[in-house]
Amino acid sequence: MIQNLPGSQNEAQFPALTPRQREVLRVLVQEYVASATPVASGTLQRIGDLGVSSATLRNELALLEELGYLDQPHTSAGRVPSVRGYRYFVEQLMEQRDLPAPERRMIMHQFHQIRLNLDQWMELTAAVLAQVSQVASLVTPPHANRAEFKHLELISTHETLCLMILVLQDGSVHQEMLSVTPELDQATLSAASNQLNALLAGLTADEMVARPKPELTTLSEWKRQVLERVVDLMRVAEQRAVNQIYRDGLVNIFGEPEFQDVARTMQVVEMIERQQLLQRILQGTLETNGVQIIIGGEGSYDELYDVSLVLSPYGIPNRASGVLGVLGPTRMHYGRAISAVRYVAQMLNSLVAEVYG
Amino acid sequence: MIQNLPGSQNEAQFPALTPRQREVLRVLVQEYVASATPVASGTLQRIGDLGVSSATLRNELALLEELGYLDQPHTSAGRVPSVRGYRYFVEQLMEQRDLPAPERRMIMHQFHQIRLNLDQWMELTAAVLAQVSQVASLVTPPHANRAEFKHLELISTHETLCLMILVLQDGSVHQEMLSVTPELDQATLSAASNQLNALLAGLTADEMVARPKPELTTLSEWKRQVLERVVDLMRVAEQRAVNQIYRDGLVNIFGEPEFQDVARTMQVVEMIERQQLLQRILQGTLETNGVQIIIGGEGSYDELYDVSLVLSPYGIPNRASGVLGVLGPTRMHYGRAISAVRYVAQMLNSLVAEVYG
DNA sequence: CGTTAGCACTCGACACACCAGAGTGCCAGA
DNA sequence: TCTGGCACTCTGGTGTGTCGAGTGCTAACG
Repeated sequence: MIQNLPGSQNEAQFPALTPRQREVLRVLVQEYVASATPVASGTLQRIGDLGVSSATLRNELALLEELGYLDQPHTSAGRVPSVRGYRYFVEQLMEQRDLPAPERRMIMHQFHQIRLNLDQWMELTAAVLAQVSQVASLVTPPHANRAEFKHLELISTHETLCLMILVLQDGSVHQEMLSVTPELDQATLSAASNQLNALLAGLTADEMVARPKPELTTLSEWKRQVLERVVDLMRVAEQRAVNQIYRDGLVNIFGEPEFQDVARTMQVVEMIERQQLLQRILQGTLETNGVQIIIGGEGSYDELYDVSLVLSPYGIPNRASGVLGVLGPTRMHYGRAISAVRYVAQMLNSLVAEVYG
Repeated sequence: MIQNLPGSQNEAQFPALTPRQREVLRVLVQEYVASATPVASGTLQRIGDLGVSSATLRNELALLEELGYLDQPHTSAGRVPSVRGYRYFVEQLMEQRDLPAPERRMIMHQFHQIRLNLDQWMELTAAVLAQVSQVASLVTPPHANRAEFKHLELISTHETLCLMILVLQDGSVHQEMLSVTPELDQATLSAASNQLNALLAGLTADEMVARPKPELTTLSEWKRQVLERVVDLMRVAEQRAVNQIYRDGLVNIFGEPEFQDVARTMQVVEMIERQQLLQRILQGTLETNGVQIIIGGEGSYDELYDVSLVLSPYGIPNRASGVLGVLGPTRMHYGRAISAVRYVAQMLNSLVAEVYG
């Protein structure tokens, strides 16, 4: 289903192809990606520089189709790559290039111009990825899969309400209003947060509950409530590795010919709005390393039959890691997408390393 | 361009229509909204209960077209409302109903079930609006147009980096990393934030800069840097009344027949992604009161020729106010949209009043 | 004078046929 | 093993005819 790049270990799953067959497949995929129309034997002969006639190519094409690498929309049309064909292309035929230097410079430049603000990082990342890959982009903020307490702040706002701000070890900030009775002034609240900060420093939610320090068991009623909310928030933070997803460049893919059909467009919009599927996929990527490619759902995800994903985790595993990637039509420029994703992931790796040490 | 509701003061702009003409227009708009196909004189006679023949209706339709209330897609088709027709309908013909009680209860219930968490409020609001109005929804968080300092927190994260959390009077939380040299420990940072909290309480950015308290002028170098960032962040917060926009229900409108044409769909996606136009419009709504309706761009906004907006501000003007509303095709169920927007705005009004006093 | 029946006219939607062209599969021969 | 040739297939575009929905106009009517 999900394959690693490059040099996949399981080449065995593909029957051996002759060099010429490989070349035919390579040229065909490239041409189809560029032209978006089924590739005919004649076209292939013209552009492919294969030194054989179109008749020979027809034989090869028929064979490749039989092996499942190609599909034929109808009898008298050219061939298009099947999911399996794309897979083979991506794993064995594609030349992996780095992003061109000017683009690298441009990205670097943009990242060094902005403030150290997570929100802006994420937006910039999504924007850059969308621009360079020319498809739609997805980015999730860094996240630690063990939520450790760092800092709590209680700020009186109005009557019995106060704003609770919770900062975790991974730098994530969580906020929530809560109502404390009786009405307490800021000094009392500050004293309480100082007290809790001292008691909770570095703890996980489980530790707070399972073996609470003696001081925690003798807290006053309202402080106990605060503690309970802290535990809740931390649990939520732990569970949902991927909650927010930053996006950009949806227009890029809706311009492509395969999305002329509105039904497909809607499918993508719905998937992106509902998020659940996307969250599951991104969560999966978090636990791998290197660039991952999911082509046309590849059996596991019917909902994204028409689209492919190129994803990569970034950051420091378990401490502060997120996922970034792009989403485009199956007929997508994988080379460009992979280079872009890989480079931007590296970029964020070093940024995260700088910030989280 | 943008008109208030209800009982607009400028009825003069519409030439007088006979009661029957008004009724014809009313029925026609309703029918077109429901059926999405041009309405013929025969259909009108059948459903309209107007007591006249289709021939008479044809005469009336011709007249209404001449007056600019209707358009005719082609010679032998029925009539569709023009922008002007919708405007008249919305201002003078539509019966304004409250949301049905079950829906009101459902909304109320949902709002009382969630935590006091701004993010969740906004998401819920968007979801509810989309569900009830059956079109796409837009919501912006509450915002004060005078940013007053409330609380600052500096949290050491790693080496020379620290996380600055700034809370403003309107409850908004802003965060940013900053690098302070030399490396400072948490105690020093806490002392500094206490000091600044005392000095800056209740001030605006302008006040901090224009007539700084004497203590502010003698701050150490790194504290001065912190102060500078505070001022910056507050300026940004003041200027950008609408930065984040919560959305939901895009699929609702892409299902409509007018969006079978992908070009239109793309236009909407692009507008929503680029945000600038949307921000300008929502910002405008912030300065009005009551529900506002923008139909088919109405001259001012070419980009949204095919869509209408129903918007309302909510909250406490200048103190904590935002905008919510829906976006749908011009052929939209305005009655439902307006009821939904008005009710949800009321809902948020009371929530905001509860929290901000 | 407003209303209506009748009727001719217009135009889009749909079905159908037709053709050109692109592309294939297969076979026989090099 | 490759290739030229050829028959076959299928799509897409275009032209034609027909149907029906809907209009505008006119003349008649209460």
